Amino acid sequence: MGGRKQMWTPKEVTALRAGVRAYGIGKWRGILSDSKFGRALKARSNVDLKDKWRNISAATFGSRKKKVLAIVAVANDNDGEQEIVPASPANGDNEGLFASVDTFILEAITSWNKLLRPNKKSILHHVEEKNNMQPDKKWL
Amino acid sequence: MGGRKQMWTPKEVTALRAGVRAYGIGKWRGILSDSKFGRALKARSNVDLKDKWRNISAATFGSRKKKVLAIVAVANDNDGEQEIVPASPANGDNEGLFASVDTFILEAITSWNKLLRPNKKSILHHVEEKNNMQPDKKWL
DNA sequence: CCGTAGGGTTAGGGTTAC
DNA sequence: TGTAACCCTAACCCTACG
Repeated sequence: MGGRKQMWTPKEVTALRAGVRAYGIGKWRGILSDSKFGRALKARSNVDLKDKWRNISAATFGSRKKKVLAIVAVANDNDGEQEIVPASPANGDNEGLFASVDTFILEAITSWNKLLRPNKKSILHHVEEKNNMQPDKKWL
Repeated sequence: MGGRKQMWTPKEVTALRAGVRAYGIGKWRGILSDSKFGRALKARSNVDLKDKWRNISAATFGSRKKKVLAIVAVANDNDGEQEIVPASPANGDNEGLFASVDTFILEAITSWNKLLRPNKKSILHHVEEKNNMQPDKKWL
């Protein structure tokens, strides 16, 4: 009764992004089930989260340029809700700490690798990508 | 890895249906083990067969839309060797070619973009994004 | 351990409302 | 017209059970 389209509030978007950082992309139900994020997303379904994330990605990545900036924005993202305890296994990374531009970018890339489907086969794949990234750091 | 969702090709569906006629519904492992059908279903597990059959059934008897069309399809069902649709989008990217650091990073970024959404429109999308990345070099 | 059944979840194309 | 929000459903995952 409040209109057919329920526009996302900044608070909801913040919760979603924080959830993605904690659980990774594609873990919509997990994010929703975590009261830390689900509280602010009571009115949303897992599919809603997926759709919203797609819209966000389209808005950031789809637009011309500022691609890397967008990546960094998501990786960094201190929208207000800080400290997200990574629910994912074995990452002692100190996210949000960037000593310089290159590590900044590196972190952005690797963090995205982590966000990308932290599943079975993908893990191996991403680890291997990470290793490929290392030399890159030196180059920079 | 290819896309996350490996769409069933007409050839595979044909093999599955033929297998069901030969072994019956629920004999997924048996169908797979029979080279007569399993050959075309190398990329599929018994669970995949089960799921696909469920989808076919749903599409045939459950869907609002193409219900009638599907019924007609089953009635006719001339499973002969029809046209074969290319199984994968087949990207002609020249991966592994890095001229310099920035293009390396660029490739890394675009590569996970492909992992994220390695589908139809996305291919074009990514190519175009690659081009868009160029200006970012300066930023870097 | 292996296979199947069935409920649940996600990914992506498509559609609608603004 | 462009796009954020929403729908549809094939493909895939998880778990109980025999």
